[in-house]
Amino acid sequence: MRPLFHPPIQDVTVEGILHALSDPVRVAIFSDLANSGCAYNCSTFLNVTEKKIPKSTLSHHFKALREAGLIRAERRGVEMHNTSRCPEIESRFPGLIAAIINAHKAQMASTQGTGKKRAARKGKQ
Amino acid sequence: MRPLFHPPIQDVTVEGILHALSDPVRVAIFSDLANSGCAYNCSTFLNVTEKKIPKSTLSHHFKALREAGLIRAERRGVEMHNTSRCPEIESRFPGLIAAIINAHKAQMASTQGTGKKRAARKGKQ
DNA sequence: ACTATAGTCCAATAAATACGAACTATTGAA
DNA sequence: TTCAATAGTTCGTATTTATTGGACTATAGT
Repeated sequence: MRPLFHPPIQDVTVEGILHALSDPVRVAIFSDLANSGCAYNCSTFLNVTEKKIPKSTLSHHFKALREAGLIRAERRGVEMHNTSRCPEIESRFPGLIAAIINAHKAQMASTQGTGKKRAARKGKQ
Repeated sequence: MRPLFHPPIQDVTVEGILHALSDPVRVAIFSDLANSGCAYNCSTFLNVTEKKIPKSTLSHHFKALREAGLIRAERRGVEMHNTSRCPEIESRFPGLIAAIINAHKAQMASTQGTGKKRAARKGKQ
């Protein structure tokens, strides 16, 4: 069991962060994680969105967040312990994460209850 | 010649913006545009990065920025007149664009002159 | 009308993503 | 220690998205 790869903070890129958070599922997961500040296991997020997300897809999303440098993941027995790397990122890119999460919240607020299936990124998902 | 499609500001999504700006060429273009505040034609950016970008690829990138709601494009004779939609976006997602551009600048500063070919998004590009 | 210029569209190829099924690691019980 | 259950990962395939050369369209100036 090789330990999971985490990019050192100086290798984390804006492009990588934006790409990782350009997926509705991932931004929802990360938002939750960063917000609560604490750790979660993957399965917590089987229902972050309206529809159930397959296990393998979730695993892929967590890997994407980890490789972008957004979260830190380590085994805790049989499950994973995921924490956001916000403090490190904040020192490298001040205000970036806060602005994204804030925008995400604003968007959630503006669409809630409208029943509108907002087209995120060309209607995918 | 149908006029180009521009999404109304309320249809612009965070995911769409992040995705559009998760490409190094596009974030460079948009950064320039937003920074100078004024308009440019596409060909100005044939060399935004170290390598020459094919015309058709540039066209695709401008279309991506436009469809994400980041820029407004209109014909001016034989060329295009591109302007950033920063003010509108600012009112919908306060601080988002500024944070991204700021982070992008910080990253540029941290890599300049190192000759390091920073791996943006899994080494692509 | 002809030519040059700026950009778009098309189609082939390459790369990334989604997800079911099979697999691995860890825990707790028998 | 062997078995079953749980949490995630990996693999293979189908689908989607991105890249880019080359043909095409619109406009301006001769």
